[in-house]
Amino acid sequence: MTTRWLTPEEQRAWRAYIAASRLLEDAIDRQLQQEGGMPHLFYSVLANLSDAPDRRLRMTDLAETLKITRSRLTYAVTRLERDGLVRRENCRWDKRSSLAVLTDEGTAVLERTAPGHVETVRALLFDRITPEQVRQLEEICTGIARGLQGEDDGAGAATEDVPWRRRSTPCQGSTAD
Amino acid sequence: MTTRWLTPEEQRAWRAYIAASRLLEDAIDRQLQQEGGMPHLFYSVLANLSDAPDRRLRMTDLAETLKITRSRLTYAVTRLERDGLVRRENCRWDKRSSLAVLTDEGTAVLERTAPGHVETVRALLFDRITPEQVRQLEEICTGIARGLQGEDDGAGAATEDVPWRRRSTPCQGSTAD
DNA sequence: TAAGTTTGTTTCAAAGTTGAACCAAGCCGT
DNA sequence: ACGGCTTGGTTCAACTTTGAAACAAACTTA
Repeated sequence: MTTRWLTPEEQRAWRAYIAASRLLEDAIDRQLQQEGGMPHLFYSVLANLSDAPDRRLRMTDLAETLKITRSRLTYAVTRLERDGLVRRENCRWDKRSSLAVLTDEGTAVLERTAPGHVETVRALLFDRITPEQVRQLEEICTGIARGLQGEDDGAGAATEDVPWRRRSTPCQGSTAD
Repeated sequence: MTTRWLTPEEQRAWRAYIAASRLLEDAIDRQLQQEGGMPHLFYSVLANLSDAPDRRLRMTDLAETLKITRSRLTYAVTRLERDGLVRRENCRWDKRSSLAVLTDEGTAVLERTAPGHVETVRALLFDRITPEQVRQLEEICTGIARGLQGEDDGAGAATEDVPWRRRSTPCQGSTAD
C-alpha cells in the first residue's frame, strides 16, 4: 500500500510540535539544572514521591506514572539516593519490590525548587496560551497518551487491590509533574 | 512574591502533556531505531538535508532549524558520516563553516525509512485527533515555540541575505520533521 | 512440590547529550 | 595592520539513556 503522507496542515503541526517540545524541555531542564542541580526527570521523581501516600512508591509504579523505563528510573533513584534526597526501602509484602522514599532533605530541596519550576512552566507555557487552549491541550494529549499506553496492558481487568498496590490517595499535589 | 501554583486544569494539562510527549518520542524512537537503525533526531537530520536546496546545509543553520545545540549536531553528523549517509564539505564563502551534505546512500536510506516513520506518526498522532485538533495543536505549539526562541535573537532585523545564508527554497518536503 | 512462567529490579556496555573550553576565521575600529 | 569582539565548529569529560541480560522472588500448574 502506498504511504499516506502528511497533509500540509499535519506537517506544519508536526514541525511546530517537535520544535515546541524540544525547546520547552530544554528550557525546563536548564532552569532546573541551574536552580536545583538536577534534570527535569529527577525533579519529577521527587515531586511524585512527595504526592504519594507516605511519600513512598514502588519502583515499578513510579516508572509507570512517569512513563519511563524501569532501568532509567533505577539510575535516577540511585543518583538521588547518593545525594540523600531519596532512600530505598524494601517492600514488606513483596520481597522483590523496592520502594523509593522521599527523605526530609529531599522534601526540603523540592520545596525550595518547586516555586522556580512552576514559575518557569507558567512563563513558558501557561502564560502564553488561553484557558481554552489549556483545555484543548489536555484533550489532545490525553487522547494520544491513551492510545500509546493501552496498547499492551489492555484496558482490561482492574489490578487487584492488594495493600502494596494501593493507588495513591488524594494529596495536595501542587508540584507534581 | 508568593508562587502562582498551577490550577487544577493546568496541572491536568501539564501532566497529560508530559506523558504524551514522552510516550510519543519513545515510540517514534523505537520504531526508527528498529527499522532505520537510528534515533529520531538522526532521521530528522537526513530529512532536513533532503529538503534543503542542493541537499546541503550549514551546521549552524541545521542546528537552528532542528532546535538543538551545535554540539549535539556535531555528534549526530559525525555518526551519520561514519555510516556514509552524510558527508561534510567546506563552505567556499566562509572558511569557518562546514556543510552537511546528504549522500546518495543517505537519500536511499531516507527513502526506505520515511514511509514507516510517517506511518507511525500517523498511527500514533494524526489518526487519533480530529482535523480541528490538528489546527489547535499547531496553533498552541507555534505560540510556545515563538516565545521560546525569540527570547535572545530578538525579532529584530532580518538576517542579511548573503549566498551561504540563503534560506531553503520550496521542495517536496513530505518527509521532513 | 518441582518445574516453568511471570514480575520487580538491577547491572552493564554501548550510545547519545550537555556545557564549558578551545581554536579558527571573519569583522571592526583605530 | 593590530588588537579585540563575534561567529562557526569541534572537543572532551561528565552525565544520562537505552536495551538486553541477569537475578531473585512470586505465582501456576501438573
